[in-house]
Order: sequence, then structure tokens, then C-alpha cells
Amino acid sequence: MNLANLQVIPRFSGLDPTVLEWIGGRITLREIKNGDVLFWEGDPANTFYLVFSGAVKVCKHLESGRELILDIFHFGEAVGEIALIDDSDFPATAEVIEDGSVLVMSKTDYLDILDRYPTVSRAVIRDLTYRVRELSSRLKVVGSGSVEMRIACILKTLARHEEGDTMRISRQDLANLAGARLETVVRALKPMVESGIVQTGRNRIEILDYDKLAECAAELR
Amino acid sequence: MNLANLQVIPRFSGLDPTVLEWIGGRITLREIKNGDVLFWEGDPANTFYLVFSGAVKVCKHLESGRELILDIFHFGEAVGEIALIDDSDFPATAEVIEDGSVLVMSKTDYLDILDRYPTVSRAVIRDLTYRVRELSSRLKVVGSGSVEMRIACILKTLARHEEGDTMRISRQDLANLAGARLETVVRALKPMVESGIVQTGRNRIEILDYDKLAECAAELR
DNA sequence: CGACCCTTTGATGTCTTTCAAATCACGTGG
DNA sequence: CCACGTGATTTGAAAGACATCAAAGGGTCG
Repeated sequence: MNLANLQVIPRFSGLDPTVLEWIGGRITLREIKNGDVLFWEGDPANTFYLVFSGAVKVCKHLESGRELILDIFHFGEAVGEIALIDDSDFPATAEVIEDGSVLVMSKTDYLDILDRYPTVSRAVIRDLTYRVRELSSRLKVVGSGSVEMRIACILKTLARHEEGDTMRISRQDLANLAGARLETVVRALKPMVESGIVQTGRNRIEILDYDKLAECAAELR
Repeated sequence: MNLANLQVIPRFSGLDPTVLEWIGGRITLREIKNGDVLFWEGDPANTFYLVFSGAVKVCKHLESGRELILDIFHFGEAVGEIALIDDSDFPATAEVIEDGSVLVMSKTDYLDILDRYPTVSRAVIRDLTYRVRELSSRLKVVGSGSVEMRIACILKTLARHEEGDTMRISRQDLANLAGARLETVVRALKPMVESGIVQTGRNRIEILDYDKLAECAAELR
């Protein structure tokens, strides 16, 4: 892994070149393709992953066969870090939902870096803080309001992580984010399509009117 | 705040007496009573709180008038820490739901300690990690299954924080944890009472049969 | 004793799930 | 280039879960 790429990652920015080089020697870039699974719930956590491009969903599979997406990770975000820190098995499954690449490092090296550089551990605290906020926000969304409001809110959040206003996500994944069923999402989306708020396609949703979308999510903040 | 009390708090254990004494001089113990509000959503975050006894709920108030409880904090847990770390306003309201006491410290001193002692910052990472797990777990609970399963799951979790098997919580707060309505909770609780799994009273729920309760929460693992 | 808060119950309506089936879009091989 | 297979999306009808509204019951504390 070369220095130029490492430097743009918030987690490692601010470290001096010597350290970066050391890290670069222990970290590798791995291509990921839609459907790939980085790890399954219950796997022993001995690897650190950080999304460099593309997207990874982290989800729980319930006994009913339903799947609930806890979070979706994009550039610069660490996946499965929790399990490394508290030395447990992965509590959820990580699956690629958009082609790209991840940085991979051994648990030992990860903990080593964490222990050695205050800059990094401060970055970890910052990232964890952000995750707590994200999860709190998701909890609020999932725990209240109609499916339509939840969808609107989720789309707003997703849009923040995408370049344009077009999101690459299946109806099924949207349902798994909202804690709803696929068919319900389709039906909730219909009025939004008809009133020109969003436009849809296969694995694709485009926001046309951000303000109206925000209105749909009104109650949730 | 005396050293003996500080030492039993996980966050500060492992620090040497000199440091503890310094911290003790900047921290005060404050009594809290049911219904007290430590801070409101939107308040500027300039104080660090840590529950010493009793319990505090952190919740969001939705426009619909509904309230969603994000988390309930007990002994040793920091409340509103996120806002201190990322220098923002409190994102939710903290209200006392069980008489007790909290440790109070200024934001400046808190950040000072965090910056100065790796032991503490490691403890913060550990606590944040725990919170991410808790929130993930709550997300799973709220986002799936019937209200009865959710309630069972929530009771199991609550029981871990209480001394006996008796919890002091109102039906309303239980509903706000489950993302359901008061009446729905009452109705979901009825079969559990009738089959001898739990016993209820005013602001009180006692678990009689932990195994059967776990069965009720089955799907949510 | 009475006010107040928490809890319980009932009736009704709405939203969501469930199950089943049809349609559509995309990539593949002929 | 077109037919075809596969997976994603859409639609419908019926059942079920939950919310809502209204009112009554019960315990606690001043």
C-alpha cells in the first residue's frame, strides 16, 4: 500500500511519513465485488478492514430469515472494528453491496498501531463517536413513524455518502435498513415516485426533490 | 469526591492515587431524583456526567409527541459523552428514572483528563465500543419481531443491570424502549403474566422464569 | 379522603405483513 | 442480434399486528 493512498484516509492522516511507511508495509489493498462477504457473524475477528472504495453493509440475520442492516460503510470507514477492540467474535456479517476495495491488516498490527500512536487512538475515538451517533439516528428512524417516513429519512442519510443524488441500492436492502418488508418498501416508494420526489430503477434510486423528501421525513427530526 | 468512590468506577480505576486525587478535586457528586433532567436535547454540552447510582434514560422526543429511549444508564456509565468529544450540542435528553447520584465534571477538565491519560482514553474506547454494541443490539430489537418479542428482549437486557430480578420501570418507558405504544405493551405483557413468566406492579416488573422469557425473545437471539 | 398518576380494557381503524403471481431488466450464450 | 435464464421489482387480495380513541380501574401520597 503506497503512502499517497494512506494519507487520504482520515484514520491515518496526521501521522508522520515514517509511521505511514511502517503501516503501509503491513496493510494490503484488496478488491471487493458485489456479494463478497468479508466476514460472517460469529467468525473469530482477526482482521481489520477499512473501506477504500465501494460499499459494505453490516447486518444481522434473524431466525425468521429476515435481515437487518445495522450500518453501511463507505470510504474511510472501518468495518468490524468493535470486535477487534473488545477481542470478541464478529457480532454481525459484512457483505459487499458495491464493487470497490478494502484495506486489510492483521489484528495484531491493528492493536499495535492503536496502542502506539495517540493520534490513531484519538481517530478511533472520533470514529466510534460518529458510529454511536449514526446508530442512535438509525434507532430513532427504525423505532418510529411510518415506513414512508423511515424510507425518506434513510434516503436522505444515504445521499450524504454518495457523490451525486443517485444511490445504488436494492429495494430489499432498503427494506432491511428500514426494518420493513420488500413489498412494503415498494408500496411506500410509489407515491414518492408519482409526486416526482424520487426516480427509481433496478438497484437504483435517484433523489429529484431533496426538500420534499425532507418533508416526508418530517416527523423524524 | 473521595478516592475510595472514584476507584470503584471502571473509567478511573487503574490510575495512580496522585491522578485520582487531582480528578477528585474537580469532580463532584450530585443527588438526582426521579424526573430530574440532566440536560435537554439541544443544550450546549459543557458538562460531563457519570452515573454513580440510580438510573438515567437518554431519549429523543419526536414531533408526534412520542418519545424514543436510546439507552438507559446505570452505575459507572457516562451520559452524554459523545457531545463532549465531538464538541456539539447534546443530541438527546437525559432524564432520571431512578433516584441516585451522578458524578459531575466540567467539559474542560474532562477533555484534559482524556488528553492526558492513555489509561482513560483506552477506557473511553472500551466504553464507546460497549455502547456501539448496545445500540446495535437495540437496533436489532426495535427493528424486528413482534412487540412481545421486543419486550422480552428488553426485559432480559434490563435485568442485567439490576441487582435482583425486579426492575423499576413504567409501562410507558418500556413502550418508549420498544418503539411501541403504552397500551400495546400492556397487552403484550398480559400473556407473559398469565403464564407466570413475569409479575407486574406499579412501576415494577419482576422476572419469574428467565428461561421462558428467553424463549419469548427467541427470534431475536 | 381525594387528587393524581399509572395501568387496564374495549372497540375501531390503519398500516404492515404475508402469500401468490405476474412483469420487468439485464447479462449470457446461441 | 435475439432468445432465454435469473434475479429484481411490481401488483393484488386477505389476514394480522399495532395504533388510536375513549373510558374505567387501582394504588399512592399529601
